[in-house]
Amino acid sequence: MKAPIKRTKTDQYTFFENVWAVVRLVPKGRVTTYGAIARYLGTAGAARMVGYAMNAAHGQNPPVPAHRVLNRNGLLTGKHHFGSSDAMQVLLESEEIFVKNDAVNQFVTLFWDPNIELQ
DNA sequence: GAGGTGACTGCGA
DNA sequence: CTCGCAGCCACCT
Repeated sequence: MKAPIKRTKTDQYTFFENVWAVVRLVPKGRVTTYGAIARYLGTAGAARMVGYAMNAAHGQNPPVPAHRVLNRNGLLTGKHHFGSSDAMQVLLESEEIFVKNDAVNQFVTLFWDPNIELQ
């Protein structure tokens, strides 16, 4: 099923909320990337905005599993935005996603692309 | 209404 | 291989 796509803030949902909706669809134990989310929302070049949305994802209800969102190399680029610099890794490892040197093991295998999975 | 910002990405040097 | 640069676009001030 597709996430509720609304492009502008004149609609009910903002771009941020769409990002959060997609992130919540990421299955436990899987990860995705900023670029994949941006493409899925129809704004392929807006990967930075996805990260920007994550910045605003704190304190959202329901919670946004932002730790499942990595950059295209599977690196935990946003970990410093969590409470502590290792909070993100701890969350991932609690889902059996193991991290080494800020990179997710078997990233390619665990990668969950909404463009493919939500077709 | 204009300008600044960014948890990114791809390409060229 | 590593490093830098420019494009990207919704949000906020």
